[in-house]
Amino acid sequence: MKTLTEENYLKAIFHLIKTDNTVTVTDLSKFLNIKMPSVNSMMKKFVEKDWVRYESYKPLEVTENGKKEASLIVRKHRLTEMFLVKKMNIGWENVHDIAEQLEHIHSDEFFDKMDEILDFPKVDPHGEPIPDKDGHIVKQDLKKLSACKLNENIVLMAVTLDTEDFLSYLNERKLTLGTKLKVLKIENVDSTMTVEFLGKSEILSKIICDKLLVKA
Amino acid sequence: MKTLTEENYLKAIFHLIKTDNTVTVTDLSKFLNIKMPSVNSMMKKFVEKDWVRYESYKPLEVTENGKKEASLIVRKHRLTEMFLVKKMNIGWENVHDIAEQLEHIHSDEFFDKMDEILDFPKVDPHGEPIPDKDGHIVKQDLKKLSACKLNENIVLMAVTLDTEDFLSYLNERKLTLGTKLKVLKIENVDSTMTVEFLGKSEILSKIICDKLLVKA
DNA sequence: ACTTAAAATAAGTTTTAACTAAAACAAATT
DNA sequence: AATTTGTTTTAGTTAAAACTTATTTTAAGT
Repeated sequence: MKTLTEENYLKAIFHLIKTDNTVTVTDLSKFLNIKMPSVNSMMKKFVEKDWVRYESYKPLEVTENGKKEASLIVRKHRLTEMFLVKKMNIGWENVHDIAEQLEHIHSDEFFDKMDEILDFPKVDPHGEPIPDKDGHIVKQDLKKLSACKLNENIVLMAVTLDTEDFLSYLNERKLTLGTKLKVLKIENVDSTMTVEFLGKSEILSKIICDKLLVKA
Repeated sequence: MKTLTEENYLKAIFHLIKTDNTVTVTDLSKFLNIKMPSVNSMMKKFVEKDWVRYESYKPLEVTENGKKEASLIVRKHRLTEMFLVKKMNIGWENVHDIAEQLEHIHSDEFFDKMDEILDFPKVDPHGEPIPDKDGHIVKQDLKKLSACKLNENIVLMAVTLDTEDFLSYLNERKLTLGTKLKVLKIENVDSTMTVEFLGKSEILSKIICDKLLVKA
């Protein structure tokens, strides 16, 4: 049985893992706000569990097993967020903190029922993909709004930040997933964009545009 | 913020508190399967939090504050059980273990929504009363089936055991809350009862009859 | 090649919440 | 009154998971 602490490390690994399946102790330390020596000793435990392989002074190599375990935590988190939004009428700006706790519940039946009641959703309320029961993820082909060209017509498909501040900012502008957008103007100096949607135009900073994922 | 451990102690206090608002360290120890010295030191912490008052070698006196905190944990547990049964179609024999975990979630919104979606239930799936937001409980006037007389007509209102074994036993006999019963026979030697319900008669041992609460 | 900065590790400490063993106390029985 | 029994407390230990400080290793810059 995984401890709460271990599950939080696994989740961090999910978010920080690179294409070559490695993570550094430094990244984990920053992400989790835990000092490096603490992370280092926890990783020794992870070696025993076959979640990572590791040689001194080299980056951690995440095993298939480790990747799967990490994905399953994220699966629980994202399923929960969807359930909270769709079935309990909790605003998408408030679900993160609750899901952060519920993801640690140990009960297959609980999450299987969620999945069923939601009719097996593929993405969470922020558009992020929900890993399947084997830990596999279907990646969507999305790009950042900040990478779009002038006059491009696109649809908002996901957001990559789930703080209350950010999501409330989007709420105020009625900028929900599925909204159709057009890039009207791109400022050279700071990459600020003027974007048209729902019959109005809004100015969005680079910081914001980096967090919005769109498709054609 | 209460730790998970503290919450489990509070819940135990709820279940063991006597009419004079006292609990003994021994009872807590047995109930929680934690050795007495551990309970003893935790209770010193509880004094600081104003959940119990205590003089050496005397029973613990639970404060009003402590009683309220304990009730609120039980409120979360029972609300959750009701939600799992009514809104997630999980059998009443399986909800206990899940609720045991969910009761530790820290989020008013989460439990307020549950309450609302369930239309503010007064009892849980086992017929046990759900404390209100101030920690108050409306006691029902129920008696044990084992205390009933011959030929008495009664209705099953609650069960006081929530193990999977026991509830599956009731499931097999279609003995749900609200079922009308009649006492057909009481065995002198072991108090076993023959009871009629749903057009059939069943023999129930004293052990079972002690766990079934009924009203006229 | 040498120096330095950054990353990783080692060693030892702290806190929480459990434990065991032993001592102190209270109540009941002889 | 003395003894036994059971309860409660004290003292000291352990394990998990964090910490700080100090050291080692690697990589980068001169």
